[in-house]
Amino acid sequence: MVASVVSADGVRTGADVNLSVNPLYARIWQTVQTIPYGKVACYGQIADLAGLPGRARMVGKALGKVPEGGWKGRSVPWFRVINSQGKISFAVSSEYFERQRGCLQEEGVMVIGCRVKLKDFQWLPDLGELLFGLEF
DNA sequence: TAGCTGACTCCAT
DNA sequence: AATGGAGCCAGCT
Repeated sequence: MVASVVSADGVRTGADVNLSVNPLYARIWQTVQTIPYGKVACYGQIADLAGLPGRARMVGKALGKVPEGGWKGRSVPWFRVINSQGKISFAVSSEYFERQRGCLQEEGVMVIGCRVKLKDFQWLPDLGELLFGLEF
């Protein structure tokens, strides 16, 4: 079995030609990459910015399939995405929960229990920032 | 094809 | 702040 391989520019090659990367997932990953260090965004927000309003759940799905080596040569900071209530969406004390909390705190994002103070840490991009970061 | 499921949201308690 | 229900939507079986 060949692992899913996608070149840096997203072109499928060789044996994986029939295994495709969902293009919508790719857009979601790309959008997540524009969240700045030390900030967080919620699933619905990412869906909107990716041009997929109403598909917050799809963002969760996409984050669960982030390529290990990152996307287009850059890592995908999945841990900067939390739910609209400002909480980490994993069960408290689960392995993923701890990993996400650790990554956030490492960036200076304060996490109390499972909650982040959106008021202080939510990313509120301006138009210029979006045009600069997104290519679609 | 038909359900089922979920890293979601919104709204009412 | 916590909890529960309904709505939602696409991927998976």
